[in-house]
Amino acid sequence: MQYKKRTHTCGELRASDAGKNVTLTGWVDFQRDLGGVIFIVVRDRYGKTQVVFNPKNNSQLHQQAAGLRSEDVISVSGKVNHRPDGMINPNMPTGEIDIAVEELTIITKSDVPPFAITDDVNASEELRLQYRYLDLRRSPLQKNFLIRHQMYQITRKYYDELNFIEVETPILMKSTPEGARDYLVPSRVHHGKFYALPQSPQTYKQLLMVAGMDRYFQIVKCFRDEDLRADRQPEFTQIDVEMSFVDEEDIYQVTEGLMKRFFKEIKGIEIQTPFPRLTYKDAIETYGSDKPDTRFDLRFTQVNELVQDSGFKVFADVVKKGGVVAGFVAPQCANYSRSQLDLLTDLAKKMGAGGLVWMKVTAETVESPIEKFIGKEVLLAVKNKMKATSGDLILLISDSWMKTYSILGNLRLEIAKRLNLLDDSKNNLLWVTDFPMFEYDENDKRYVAVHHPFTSPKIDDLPLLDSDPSKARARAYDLVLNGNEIAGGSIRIHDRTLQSKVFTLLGIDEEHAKKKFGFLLEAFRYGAPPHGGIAYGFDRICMLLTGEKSIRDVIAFPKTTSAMSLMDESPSEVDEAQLKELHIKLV
RNA sequence: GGGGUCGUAGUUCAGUUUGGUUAGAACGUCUGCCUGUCACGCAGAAGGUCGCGAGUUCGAGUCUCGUCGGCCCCGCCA
Repeated sequence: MQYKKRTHTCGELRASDAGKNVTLTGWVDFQRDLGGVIFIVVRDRYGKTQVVFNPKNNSQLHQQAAGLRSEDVISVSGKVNHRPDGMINPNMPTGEIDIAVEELTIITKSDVPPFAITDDVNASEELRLQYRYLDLRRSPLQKNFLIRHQMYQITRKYYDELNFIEVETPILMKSTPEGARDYLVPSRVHHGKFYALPQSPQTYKQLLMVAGMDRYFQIVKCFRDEDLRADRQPEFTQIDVEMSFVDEEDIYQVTEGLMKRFFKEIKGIEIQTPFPRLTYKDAIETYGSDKPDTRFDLRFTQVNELVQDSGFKVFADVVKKGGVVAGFVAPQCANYSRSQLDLLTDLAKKMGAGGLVWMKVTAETVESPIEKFIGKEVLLAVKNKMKATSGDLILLISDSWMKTYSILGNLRLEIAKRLNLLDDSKNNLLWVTDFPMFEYDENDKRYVAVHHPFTSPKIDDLPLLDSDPSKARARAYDLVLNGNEIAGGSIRIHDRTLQSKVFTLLGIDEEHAKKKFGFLLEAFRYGAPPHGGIAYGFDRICMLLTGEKSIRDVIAFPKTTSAMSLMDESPSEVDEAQLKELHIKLV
């Protein structure tokens, strides 16, 4: 197919180009056939330009143009004209001109597309995913990918300037215990053996530090075979970073620098550094989350002392058992109806709460269904401690420390949504620090690492590893933006003995540790520098910078919530012969 | 694994509460008319496995059960 190559893109011609002979290539965006004159809007990645076919000039050409339909690919040549007076379209950047076509090549015809390629999308996400290449033609998605591209460039430039080197690590690696479910890849050469796709390049980047690379980064795909969410895909992209001879402050500083650039170069916003910091304990006790959304307050207050000796047995028992009675004030929600309160109670119960206690604060008094048990005095004391005023609604939960605060955390977000407190113009970044080393897994009856098994404990807490591991804090940190975890990392263990000890605490015996992580322990015999790092959730940051609600909108070919690709229909069955070669039998 | 919600024309939806004539609308598509439109306009036409499968019923888009798929959430995500 012979066609004229473009001299300009569809977004660049202006009034000053009038008189030029140009060629544009692109897709037919829209056709307006007035019987005589025909207007076609041609679209490419850069914009849209209107071209005109007039039967007076060339009737054969005009007839050809009458057959053009949406999404046909064409090449048009002609002269750039100033539009006549009153015909300028102020809504189009190229609206002052159009092109009087002298030559048209229909390069490819298009079938009628299953949905219209328009900015304000009309089709369901299901259909858009099935025809993702058409969805990606839409300008809002193209803009997202332009921002994603900028993020890649900013990241590489930034770390390069700071003397980091980009190193690729294997995609086929050893399956390791701990953490997320692995995606497995069978080995053809070695019967019955499997590679795993990396959940993260964690061990490799630590080995690169042992190798003396000193400062490493990589923009890298990671894979986790877990259930999906709006902000979670089974394959996703991280900016992976590791540095030698550093402590937490070095990591914070380097990370804050990159975030500053993202915001400045992509959104034109100066963000303040250093970012605020909150310990894990404070984050949970104040906001009920280890990734608190600090764009609004609705902070929690603990009222154990006020209710422990009151007549309300539920509260008294919880305090006696070492639990927590706490709550927060929903401002001006005292007018909530019974059914609205029931909905909140249901939400709390779904999270595992025994119930939800509410108190309505009026000018004269405090109303609550538990008044008959707890007494008016205690109600007033709670009201005063929580600084509630007339018209407010107090919500209280009583349970174990973790349960109380996490349920309150969810209620807090629900109330914030109802009160419209989520201000998208705010960009609240903060560090959450001092995570615990371990949490107890009730199913497996053992400790599991909160971050990962290579995370260093705080030096002050080393004795706790022997006495009470559950109280030991880790040198781990997360970066949070408006309630989203966008990065996380830690200072690692570089001492073989300490690493072995942590493995033991995690219930990984010496033999098992040697089998699974022997290569890392072995490496630590030959001079491991102190090191630490961080990994950013690239897709999540991109989602937040583009203002999207799902990372699917910043991933070119995403999976559905059941981990399927609707376009190419993966996963799919494979030939018997392929299975045979891999020595795999389906059961 | 669990909870919620949705699935009807190419597309977006109405109709399902209370089973009953030929399942509607808008956009799109097709045909004709129309020489400066830009959501062009006007006239007309075609277009349906009501996701799929059982069941109840004289009769099911509508009721019941199962199943598949989309989205949101809990669990899970070192």
